Amino acid sequence: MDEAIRAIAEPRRREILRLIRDQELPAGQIAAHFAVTRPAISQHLRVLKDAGLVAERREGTRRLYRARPERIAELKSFLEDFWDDSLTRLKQAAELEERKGEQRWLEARQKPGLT
Amino acid sequence: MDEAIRAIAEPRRREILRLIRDQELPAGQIAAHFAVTRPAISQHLRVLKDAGLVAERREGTRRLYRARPERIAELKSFLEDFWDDSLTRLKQAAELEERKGEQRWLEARQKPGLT
DNA sequence: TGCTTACGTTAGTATCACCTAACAAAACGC
DNA sequence: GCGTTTTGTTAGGTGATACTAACGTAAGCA
Repeated sequence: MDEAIRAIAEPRRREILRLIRDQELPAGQIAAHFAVTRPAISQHLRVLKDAGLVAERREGTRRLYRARPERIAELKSFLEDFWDDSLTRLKQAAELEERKGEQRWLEARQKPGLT
Repeated sequence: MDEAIRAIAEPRRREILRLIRDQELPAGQIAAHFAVTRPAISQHLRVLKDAGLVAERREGTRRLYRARPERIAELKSFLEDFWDDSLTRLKQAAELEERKGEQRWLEARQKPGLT
């Protein structure tokens, strides 16, 4: 899962993903859309494949790539859980923090063996 | 926006974000939760701050950090648009690809000046 | 003023990511 | 089989990133 997040952090890989999201394309065609060499695209495709975000289908000498929506949905859920959890907890903790406030770090400061 | 995605790609930064999502914490307290030095955390906090994902509040000698839910919501929307658009287009293009299929890359191959 | 605390910043290093150039492998047509 | 096409892989370079160690800075207190 961590691999998937790092994969989409790269802008070029997001473009590749967008390019093959609605159509299968061979590696050469994908590379033709960018100003980089084919080996570079090949590496990006490998990263995306290892992350499970794209599927590879061999046909003759060429290999066709397409995005994997189900795996993308998993990543989406993961991030949504992260955000949603964050937002609900933030709302819940809003007044709690009002009351506790400075108490928290003061308590922490009194622990001697932290630094 | 790109900065925000790269920011959450780092596991340590996601942990920091999770740590200060429901409570304000001073830098030292944040650093105490990890096995790295304070300067390292300081750099991570700067990355998160530059990405707009956390807010800094100075109070005396210490600086309190907290996550910024509205900015996080923006990032969430951005990613959701990316995914949703991807999924709907995938569904729409499913049979279209059945018909077109190989035609696409064959057409492309006939263009001479691509490589 | 002098000391301490909390924190950031700089200098320097090691590792990783992205890229190009050159080589190797698998499938098709002759 | 031989050559071409399409692609992956390896080797190597360059820049970014994550870290530690040392130094500098601002606020509070005696």
